[in-house]
Amino acid sequence: MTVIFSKKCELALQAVLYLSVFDEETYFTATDISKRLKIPKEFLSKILQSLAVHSIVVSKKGKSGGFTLGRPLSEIRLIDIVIAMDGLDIFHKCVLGFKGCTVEKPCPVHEKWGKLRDLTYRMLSEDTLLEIREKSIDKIKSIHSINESASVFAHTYSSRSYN
Amino acid sequence: MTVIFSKKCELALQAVLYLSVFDEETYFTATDISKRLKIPKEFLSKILQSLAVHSIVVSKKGKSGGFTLGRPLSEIRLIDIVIAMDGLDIFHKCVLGFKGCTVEKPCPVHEKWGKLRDLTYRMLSEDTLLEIREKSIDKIKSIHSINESASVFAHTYSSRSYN
DNA sequence: TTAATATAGGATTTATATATCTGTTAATAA
DNA sequence: TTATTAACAGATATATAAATCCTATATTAA
Repeated sequence: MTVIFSKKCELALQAVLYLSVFDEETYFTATDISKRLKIPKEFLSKILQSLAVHSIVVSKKGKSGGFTLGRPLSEIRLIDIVIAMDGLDIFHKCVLGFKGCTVEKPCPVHEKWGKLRDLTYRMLSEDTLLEIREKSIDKIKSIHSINESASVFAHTYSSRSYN
Repeated sequence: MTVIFSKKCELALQAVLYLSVFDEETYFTATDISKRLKIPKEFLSKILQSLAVHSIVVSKKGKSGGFTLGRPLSEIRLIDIVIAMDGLDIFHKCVLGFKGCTVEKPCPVHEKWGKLRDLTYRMLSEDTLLEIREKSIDKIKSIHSINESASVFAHTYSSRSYN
């Protein structure tokens, strides 16, 4: 096993990127999103609940309810989702698993790995959902065109502006 | 959960780094190593067996048996251990978990992450155990001085040259 | 040759993450 | 006001990794 983010985190990122493609204030149900992204609905529900706790998304119960982003695109970064789902462990723990890995007692790759870790953190922090939106649109489109007919996709999009 | 390498891989790296500190051809039992590194013996045994399959270590059964490195320090790199234990998945799978993440259908962080991934691979590949040996010695020393008395440590080292 | 030792290999147990199920609560369209 | 919808919350089930256990086999010191 070699994981970087947990499954929860991956799916959270996917769901948030999905929402970022559409208008703010447009609510999508967990069922909706799970179908689009082809991921288990029940599991996604839990994940969206966690994201709601961190106010990365907001939820609305009942008819015409669902989830939408909790803040403007320009105020959400990938690192926010990662921290919400997996915490900051990945940026603190020794990559070799040594217990007392510090500046005083560094592991053999301490310094090099530190730089890499900083780069990772920066990469997840520097852009907001707004800056990567074009890429997100392309990706969500491509998933659609793989999973379902292009017409269904077109319909969905025509009912929700995305530019 | 946020893992980069599996526990197996972490412990494998630790064990190999441990062996790299001592003379070639010096055999350490799994029990020995597990005590030094404070890691479960049975688990470590399995790990060492896997490493033996990949000839990163060689084993000797019976009295005065144990494990030692299977090649000169200058011919073992951290990436060898990582590949042996966890494979190359980490360098291939989409970090966001998207199924069809390719150059044609890239995820929103495809390019940036690719660079990071390459850097990681390079970092694990560029040095051999020989080049990082001084650092390994320091680290193993520090574990020792934490876990056991300095005298025990001194004894162990005096009976095995490490320079 | 024998007793002691240490790896080898399979089976089993434990822990954790992932996934599902069930009933409840809140919201809203009709 | 009511039926319907969808999130919410807790319990349960499944999958996988991590850790342990047990027996067999090989090696060697005595």
